[in-house]
Order: sequence, then structure tokens, then C-alpha cells
Amino acid sequence: METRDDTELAPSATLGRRERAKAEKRARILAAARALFEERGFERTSMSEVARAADVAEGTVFQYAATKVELLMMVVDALWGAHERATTTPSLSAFVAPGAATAGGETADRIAELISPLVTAMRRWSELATWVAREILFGADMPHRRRVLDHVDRLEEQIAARLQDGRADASGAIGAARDGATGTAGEEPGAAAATGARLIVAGVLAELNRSRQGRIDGEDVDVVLRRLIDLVVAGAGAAR
Amino acid sequence: METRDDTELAPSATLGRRERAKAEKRARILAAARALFEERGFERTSMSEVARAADVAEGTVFQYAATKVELLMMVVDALWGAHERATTTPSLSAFVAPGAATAGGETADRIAELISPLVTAMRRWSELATWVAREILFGADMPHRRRVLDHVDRLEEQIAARLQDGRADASGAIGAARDGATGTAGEEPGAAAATGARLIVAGVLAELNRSRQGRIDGEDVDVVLRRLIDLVVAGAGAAR
DNA sequence: CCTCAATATTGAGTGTACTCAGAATTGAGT
DNA sequence: ACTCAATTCTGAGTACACTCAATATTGAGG
Repeated sequence: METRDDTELAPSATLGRRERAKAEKRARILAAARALFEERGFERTSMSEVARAADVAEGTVFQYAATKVELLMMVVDALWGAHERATTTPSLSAFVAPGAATAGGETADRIAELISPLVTAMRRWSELATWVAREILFGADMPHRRRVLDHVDRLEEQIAARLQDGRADASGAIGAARDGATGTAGEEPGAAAATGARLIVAGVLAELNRSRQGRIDGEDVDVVLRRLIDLVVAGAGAAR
Repeated sequence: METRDDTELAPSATLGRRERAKAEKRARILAAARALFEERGFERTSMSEVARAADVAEGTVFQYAATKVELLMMVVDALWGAHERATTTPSLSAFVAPGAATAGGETADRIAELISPLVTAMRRWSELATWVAREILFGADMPHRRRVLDHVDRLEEQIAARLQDGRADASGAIGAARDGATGTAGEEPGAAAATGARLIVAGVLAELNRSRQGRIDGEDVDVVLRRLIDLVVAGAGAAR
């Protein structure tokens, strides 16, 4: 009998000891970080606390996330990924996904729908959200952030797609009417939608933080966000 | 003879010894910070270096700016203030300021004009600019930042004003045409302009940083910025 | 000129994000 | 089983932003 019967039960298709240990450690760190960030906030959580909670040396944490914000991005990536997998499930996508096919509702509504999970999440964890937003828009290029950016890019693509649909509806009259005025004629139509999508994301992140700081006069945040979306939809619709 | 003849030469209208010393110290710190940030960048400048360059104890620096970013904001406030004073000089304002009066040029051009100094500065000092943008949009509420935000608010007001002018031109036809489609009818007209202005600022900050990270495909940044402005102008013009 | 409260300055001390040289572990080759 | 190179882990060490108790400076009132 071989001492390596392990290898039989966990075949070569699965990971070796080392890889498995690594994955477990990664999972522990991820869970610890998630829990601590959630209950004590980003600033009040120290890397050594995370290490202790994950039962790992401090240096090890830095091997999985080179930076405290990177650790946060690792958590965000995991959560966002889980959310994506949960919502993009086949059964639902049949009803919702195809975009143009589901013509039901105003373009702005359909965009609001897209960003609504983001808005909800950011409101729930506003302290973390500030750090996340900061990092998304102005962070340095690092692997975990990159993965979060991929999520953001996908979101922006969906928004852009709906902006395009909206443009199709509103086209003709208005497009023609504003054409001369808009100056920059003859651009690829996708460009305006992409710009609009990025504007919406940046705007939403900024406005949410603004409201968090009480810098929104009387009105509700949703009203402001809605106005923002309406404006971009109108702008993208009118654009040539 | 009085020992206090000083008091005569520097009358009560001027500041006392203490205040003067304080102002001098402040000036030294400001100059040191400005120089060091400019030549070595934000991250690679340490507070102790600033203290040494200003010939002041480290703790003293923190009395004038509670935080390293606050120190940066102090510098930005000073520079922006100087710029404002230089450009808002009476002679020029007679030609440029009144807004609607100077109907020359497209609305988008007139807005691009407004943000052009900001864009130039951010390009020149892109590392610093990232930190500044970060702090403007997502920083914690602190005195120097507050003063910078005042500058930003003023800029946004100017942009909003020009957006309103533009709306006046394009009004009628389009406004009426899109009314039903835009959904949220009967809003105060200023709201859309204010939102648009904030969108432009946030968008410009984000896009500039995006370009800094090489995340802009082929095109020139100016093209992207221009498209952004066009989009908002169109959106604000069409908005009810 | 002296006193004293108010205020400003100082720099050694503290917490914490991050580094890195060595120790430990692994798996492939023999 | 043994060797060895590659990888992973570790935690004491470092740098630096920020604090704070002690000290120095000022100006007003006697």
C-alpha cells in the first residue's frame, strides 16, 4: 500500500497539498477581513487584527493583499462576484438580461435598476463605500483593484447598452435638431454612451459620498441620483 | 524711553508680535510644503522633511495642518486663491465675467474654458492631482479641505450658470419634445444645471486620473473631456 | 518691572502599515 | 528515503503619520 492514498481520493484534477493550504489560508483571510471591516469599519481595523482573526502571521496577510486597501478590494471583488453569480442566473436572465428585448420602462428607470444594488450596498456600508469609491476612481494599479475595476467595467457596459437603446427611441427629431448645436458631429455613437456610463458611475459614487457628508441641501439622495441619470440619458440621447 | 516702541511702529491695526510670528511660520511651512510636494511628490515627502525645511519642529506643522493631506489642501487653497485673484481682476472680468453677456461661442466651449486651468494644473502635477481629486470628492471634513471645496463650489456655480445660458438658447422645441419622455417633470430649472456642473467636475477629475493610468484606449484626453462636456450640455439643455 | 494665564512650540513617544532575511514546508527527481 | 530548489510563512524590524505632556513665549494687568 502506498502512503500517498491521499492522491487517489483527491485526484490530480484537484489541487495539491500546497495549493489547497493556500486556498484555505486565503479563504480564512478573506473571511476575517470581511467580518472585521464590516463590524469595525475600515480605518478601525488593523492588519494585525485581521492576521490574528485569520490565524496567520501578519506578513502572510500581505502576501495575499499587498496593501490594506488591496485587502478591502479583495473583499469587494469576492462580494461583487457572488452578487453577479447570484443575479446573472439563467432563470432570471431569461426575463431581464437581453436589454433591448425588455423594452418595458423608461431608459432612466432601467439604468437606475442597474445601479440600485450598488447604491444599496454603498448606503449600508457607507464608511467602507467611501474607501472603495476612492480606490476605484483614484487608486493605484494593483491586482485586486483591477478585478474590482473589471466588475465596474461590466456595469458600465450594461449602462452604456441601455443608453444606446434609449438613443434609438428618442433619435430622429431630437438628434437631428441638436446636431448642429452639439458641435462635435460624426462621432462613433458608442463613444457617447460609454462616456455617459462612466459619468453615471463617477457621479453616483461622488453624490453618494456627498450625501454622506451632509452636503446635500434638503433633498433626498435618490432625487439627486435620479436627476443625474435623467441628465445623462437626455445628453446621450441628444448626442450625435 | 519705552521698551515697547515696536508697538508704535506696528500699530494695533497691524498684528502683534505673536500674530506676526505665527503668520511667518505659517508662510514658511506653506512654502516648504509647496516646494517639497512639487519636486518630490506627495507620497515621497515626509512631514519631518517639511518641518525641517520650514525650520520648525515636527509637531508645529501639525498645528497648522492636522494631517498630511490637509497640508496638501492648504497648499492647493493658497495656489487656487492666487490664481483666482489673478484672473478675476477687474479689467478682465469686464470682458469675460458676466456670463450670459458674453454670448460668443458654444456653451460647451465656454465651459471648457472655465475648467481649462484646472485641467492644465492637474496634468502638470498629476501625482499631486490624484491626491487632490481624491480628497475633494472623498475626503473627510477638515478646514483646509473645506476652503478648497469653496473654490470648487465657485467653479461649479460658474459652470452651472453657463449651462443655464445654454439651456435658454436650445430651449423651446427640444425641451417640449423631451418633456414627456424625461419623466421627472416640473423640477426647478437650476437643479439640473447644478447637477450637471457637479457631474462635469467629478467626471473631469475621474477622466484625468483614468488617462494618467493609461486606461484611455487610443484617443486623446481632451477629446474625451470634450465629449463629456458636450454630453452634459446636451443633457442639461434638454432637461426640464 | 513682575506675575500670571493663555497660547504656541517642541520632540520624544505611540500605533500601525508595510518590509525582509531567515525558517519552514513542499514536491520533484533520484 | 534522501536531496534540493522553489515556494510560502513568519515576526522582529522600519518608516512615518500623528499625539501629548512638558516647556517656552507672549501680552495684559498690577
